Amino acid sequence: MRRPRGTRDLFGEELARIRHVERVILDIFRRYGYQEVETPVFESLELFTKKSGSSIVDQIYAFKDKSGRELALRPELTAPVVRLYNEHLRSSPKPLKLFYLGHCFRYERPQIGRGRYRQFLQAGCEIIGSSRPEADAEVVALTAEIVEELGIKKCELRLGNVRLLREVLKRAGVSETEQDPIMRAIDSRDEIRLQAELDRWGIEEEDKKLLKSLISLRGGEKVLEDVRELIQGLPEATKALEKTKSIIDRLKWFGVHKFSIDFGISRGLEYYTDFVFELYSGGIQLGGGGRYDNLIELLGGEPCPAVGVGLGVDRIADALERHGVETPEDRLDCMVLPTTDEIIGEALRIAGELRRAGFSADVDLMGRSLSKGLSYANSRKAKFAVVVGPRDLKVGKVTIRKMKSGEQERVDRKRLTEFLSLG
RNA sequence: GCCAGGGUGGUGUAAUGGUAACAUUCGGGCCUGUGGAGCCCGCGUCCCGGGUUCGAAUCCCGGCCCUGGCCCCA
Repeated sequence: MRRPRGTRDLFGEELARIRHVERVILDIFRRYGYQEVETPVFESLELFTKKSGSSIVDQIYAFKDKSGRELALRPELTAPVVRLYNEHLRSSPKPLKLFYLGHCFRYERPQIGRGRYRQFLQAGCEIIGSSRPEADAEVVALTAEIVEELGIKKCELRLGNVRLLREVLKRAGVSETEQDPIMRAIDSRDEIRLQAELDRWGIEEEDKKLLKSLISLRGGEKVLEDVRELIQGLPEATKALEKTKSIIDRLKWFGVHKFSIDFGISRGLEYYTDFVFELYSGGIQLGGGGRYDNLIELLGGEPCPAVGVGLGVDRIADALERHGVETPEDRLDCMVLPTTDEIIGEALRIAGELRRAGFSADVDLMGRSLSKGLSYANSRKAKFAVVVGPRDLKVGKVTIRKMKSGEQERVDRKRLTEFLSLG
């Protein structure tokens, strides 16, 4: 028996790294005042098709249950959280700030080297009810704080706004849904593919040029001035640009100064309406988010603005490894080693005392000789070995050996935990 | 899902039609209260299913899985 394609077994350092990333992310969400929510791993298939269209069904683990209900393993968590909001929290004081951590599933070709798995762990947060730029800025600031606290240096934050491109396409006579293939072509950064899409919809030369200029303008804040001139004739796009500017102002007040602006970000088929952003490291996307002011209504709620971010925990952990960032390791405090079989009872009692005192302690369960036992303690990376034998016990003592240095000391059996507490 | 290249003990590799090998890990011994070494012993392997052949880990076909690219995305 083997595990299914695109899944993985986690253990050792890799799992420790993932747990570390989880702890940092969840801690930052709490520090920013978010509250945790949890939704089921499977939902109605409809929840996801409503958001992204039926074409994504072949990228979803979809199935019928025994009574014929169309269900799906969640491919992402924004839609489920919005559903939860609509079902239980619609009358909570706004803004409602929620965070989540959970596994998601996508039926795609796995590419481990790029951190793409069929089961992956996603963490994220949503601010529901605020349309103000502070809210957009907050989710970006918190994302930046996460990578900073984790110690990932080579990270890139890209900010954009899909409204600009969509307004240009609207003027060119392309309807909202027809815009999706073009937006995806833009997202792919493939000029030939984009050209083909633009030709297919018969876009005027002037608009084509405008689109291509918007996409090619990337970089620092001065891009905003260039863009302003390009979109002069489009009042809605100009409004979106002004809003993007005020988000950036607030982002700087949050203390984030390292970012680039890129109006070519389109975030695939997601239902983003305005501001969007992405987090990259070494060409791999670690996370992304943006504003989705229509989704809550689309899923059956009262119209309500919202903004959020999703983060790929596995990918962030992989990035941590690539950057050689050390993560704290969980070491065993004590290995208790009886010198003879007759003394096992006492060894077990000592281990119990250590555990009740809060230390991690293990007793050799293989009947090893002391020599092998110490070797085992070493391979288990124990900080201390506690040698328990009749010679010491006769005078009420045990021997504590510091594994790293080999120093040892005979201490009062009764004062063992006290001794270890002092390091 | 599509295209290309791969799959040998837990891990890393060798043998390329004729008895599956080496290193490491793991367990034991040398070693009856002091480790990481050494020597010795032991456990453990040809992805699965068909076909060709006297004989297949090896050649052929199909599947599964892995790696890279496409699509798509966290």
